[in-house]
Amino acid sequence: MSETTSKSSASSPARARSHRHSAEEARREILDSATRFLQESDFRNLTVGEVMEGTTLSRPAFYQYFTDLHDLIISLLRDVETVMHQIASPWIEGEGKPIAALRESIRGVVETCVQHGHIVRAIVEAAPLDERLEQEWQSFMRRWDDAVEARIVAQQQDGLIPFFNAQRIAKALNSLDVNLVVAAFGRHPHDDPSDVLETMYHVWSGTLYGRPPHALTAKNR
Amino acid sequence: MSETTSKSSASSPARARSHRHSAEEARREILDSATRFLQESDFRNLTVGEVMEGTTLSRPAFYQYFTDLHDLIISLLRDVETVMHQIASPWIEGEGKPIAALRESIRGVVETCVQHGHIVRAIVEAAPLDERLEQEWQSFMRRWDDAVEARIVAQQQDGLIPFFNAQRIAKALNSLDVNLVVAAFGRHPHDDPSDVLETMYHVWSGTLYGRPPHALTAKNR
DNA sequence: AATGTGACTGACACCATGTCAGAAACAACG
DNA sequence: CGTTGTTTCTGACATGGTGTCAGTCACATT
Repeated sequence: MSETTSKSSASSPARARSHRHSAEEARREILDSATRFLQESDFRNLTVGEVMEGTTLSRPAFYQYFTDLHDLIISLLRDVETVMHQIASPWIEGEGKPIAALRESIRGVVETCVQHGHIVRAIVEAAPLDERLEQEWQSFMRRWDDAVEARIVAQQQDGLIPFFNAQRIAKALNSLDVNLVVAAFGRHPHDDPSDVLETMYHVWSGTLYGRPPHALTAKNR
Repeated sequence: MSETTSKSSASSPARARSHRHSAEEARREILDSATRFLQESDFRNLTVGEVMEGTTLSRPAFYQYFTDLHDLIISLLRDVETVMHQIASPWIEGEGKPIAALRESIRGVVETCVQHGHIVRAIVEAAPLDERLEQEWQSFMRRWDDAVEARIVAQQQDGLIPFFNAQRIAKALNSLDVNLVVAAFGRHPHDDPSDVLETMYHVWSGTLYGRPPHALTAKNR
């Protein structure tokens, strides 16, 4: 064998053959490749072959870590959930002044979605195509809905929010958020985050607390 | 030819072989079969073969009338649009008292979606999978968004609605409607239409006009 | 009856998927 | 170091839905 002629020992640029991963390493490598792909393209163009090309592994190796493309998306969904849940805590947990906390929570959601918007979009688009993923997505959203509903009910009992069917409104508002986020940050170029924040805040506060404060006295005939 | 023996002339039950359609007849037959299928199942299970089984034609015949399953969905979208547009006219066109008209328009939308919810659901789920369908769907929604935006702007100038970015709010509210309708009437069993109506009305009126009228004085601490 | 036109179909090539038997790397043990 | 066991990995294959095409079939016109 030749020593230092054409290729250096282990740092060959793309052909890093002859090296095994631990199970976790490989998973991460695949997930990263998929994420990278989704930054540039859509779920509809995602294919097992494409994903594995961005990898040191071959196509069949994919099936040792995921049963499916949908299964891979479920993993991404899990990752997103852990990030998101604590972001929205201010209003959800009832910390500080309700309306200010609401704004703060929405701000957090918008901000993290600027980063993970592509993934959220992929999840939303892929969910209807697979039974299991669909269920995971529904569960994810239900946890969200329940949290919001609980907060609404609590503030209804404090007289801060008028009475109405908290469950349905919670569901409606959350689904609206998903739509806005996907539309705004699901693909390049992104919309202006502060515009999205304003829109969300307007609808949420208008629906829950009444007319948004800053518009109350403006031009109200 | 036998006169009145076993089968009456043209109404043979299922095996209507040896009979050609006009172009329009065949199209309708295919569209009907697809619609029937979507009543019972999802877009993810829809396949060209399945559709054509509900038909007197063979699978390849499909491609004489549609380039694609997505193309077929586009036809269904067109059908839905013509039905829906005049339904929402009361508020859109500014007829009568704004808030009552809003309620009336929403009522109409909900009502027609009770019938065509399955199709709307199929459209929404299929749209991200095909470039052309995606564009058609976006155009459809944009026409809707523009109409709502125009109405908001008109009523802002009349002092009925406070000033805010009408375009973004219109888009948000419309996307919310789609979500609610698909969730409520996209598959069996359907939700209660009046619940859906209340939810939509609550969010719309809260966002546009301020706190919903009937909750204004109730239990507002 | 002969011919032209458009509706229709059987058979095929294509492509992504998911599987499987076995190869290749690595570790443990002698 | 061999040998053996274990885990990771891959080449090659079977499957199923898609879209195409050359050719057939029903019907109208003459």
